[in-house]
Amino acid sequence: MENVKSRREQYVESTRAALLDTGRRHFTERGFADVSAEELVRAAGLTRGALYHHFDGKQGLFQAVFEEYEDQAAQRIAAAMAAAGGDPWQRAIAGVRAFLDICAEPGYRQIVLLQGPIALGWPRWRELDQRYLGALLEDGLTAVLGTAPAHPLPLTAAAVYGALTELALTIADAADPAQARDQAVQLAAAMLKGVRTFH
Amino acid sequence: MENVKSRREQYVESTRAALLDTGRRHFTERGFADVSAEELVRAAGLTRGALYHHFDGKQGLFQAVFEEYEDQAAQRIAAAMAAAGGDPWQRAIAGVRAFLDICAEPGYRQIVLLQGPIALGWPRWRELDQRYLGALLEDGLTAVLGTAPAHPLPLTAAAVYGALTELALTIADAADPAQARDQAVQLAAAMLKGVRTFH
DNA sequence: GTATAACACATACATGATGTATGTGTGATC
DNA sequence: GATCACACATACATCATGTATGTGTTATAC
Repeated sequence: MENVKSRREQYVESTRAALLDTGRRHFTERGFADVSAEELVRAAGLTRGALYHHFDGKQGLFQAVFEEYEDQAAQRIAAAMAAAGGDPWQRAIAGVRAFLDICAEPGYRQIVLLQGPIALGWPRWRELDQRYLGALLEDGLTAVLGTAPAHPLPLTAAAVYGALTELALTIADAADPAQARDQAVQLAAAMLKGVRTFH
Repeated sequence: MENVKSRREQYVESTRAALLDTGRRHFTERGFADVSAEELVRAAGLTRGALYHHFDGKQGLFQAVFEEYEDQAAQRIAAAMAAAGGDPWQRAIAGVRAFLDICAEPGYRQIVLLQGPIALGWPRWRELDQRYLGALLEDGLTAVLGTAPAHPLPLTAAAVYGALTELALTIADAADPAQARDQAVQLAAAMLKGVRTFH
């Protein structure tokens, strides 16, 4: 396989990486709205020309950073579920735990949960989030609730997702986040059992 | 009681109302970011001077509109719960139903749920939302779950709130919103029963 | 009744962010 | 070695916001 890159390709890759890196840092630390495209590219040693060339502006760069996080999150959650063994319930719990842990990390929390809807607008945020995590969630739910659930799957997925993200945000503000995380896992499990049990 | 207003007070009230009205309409129809302060005040027959004088800018006006909706919502939910009688469970169901109905209305949906976090920033949005609806939710939950719940109340409140808002947004996109609303109420009830039942 | 003070709102200007159109130099291709 | 293409820089036009200041009308004091 030809893995050698021309000098030019190396340059391109380097500036792309520089933009992504400084974008990630600045957006995380100060938020999408409070960092101007100009100071961002200056921190990267570039100009806005490069930014528009590669990402079509500040929002495009943000979306690229956003998708990096979402992609990683999806992979990590899938890995955690796979590592939990064959029992669907264990897998679901593992997935919830992994998701809550990821949400507690400053990068994901800031970029995806807090800044995401603001920077991308709510519809696009929802579309992307659904693309990266939606399948994971629905698969886990069907595994736990069966193929003929008492409540419609799309509604259940929405409710569970909303509960989990709000839990994640609350946990981050808790006095003892680790303990709160465990309590949240228990709570989520109780909710899921309720959905499975009651009609 | 002296209810007579001086001519000047009438003028002030009228311009305030004009700003609130056109703000509500424009923000609802086109979103906070896509309407400039200038065209907003022109539509109201005023200038940005008036806007800054009364609301300290576009964001201040938005917040005022936002709080109108939240205040009304809180009152309507409280009324629906009161009308449901003395049984805590019935009251909770009535509250959920009222909340989902309100979320389905274009004004509340657009201003509070969709534009709110974007326009106000997430922390302030959460603070205000908590102020108007938080007490209502926690009261209903304690009534249903008892004073010694199996799961921490703040976490439960967060999870339920997240589930309900996501449900509300999903319902609005459903093919048959009325049916989806009823299904969502059932789903929320099942979740609450799960929280009450399982540990 | 007139002078004066206060306030509601308008006007004017300074600043900064964004999008676009165009220029330019360097590396690739023949 | 000439030319082409592309990655990126530069320059400019536009627009939104915040602020500082002006002005007219209303209320108040005498």
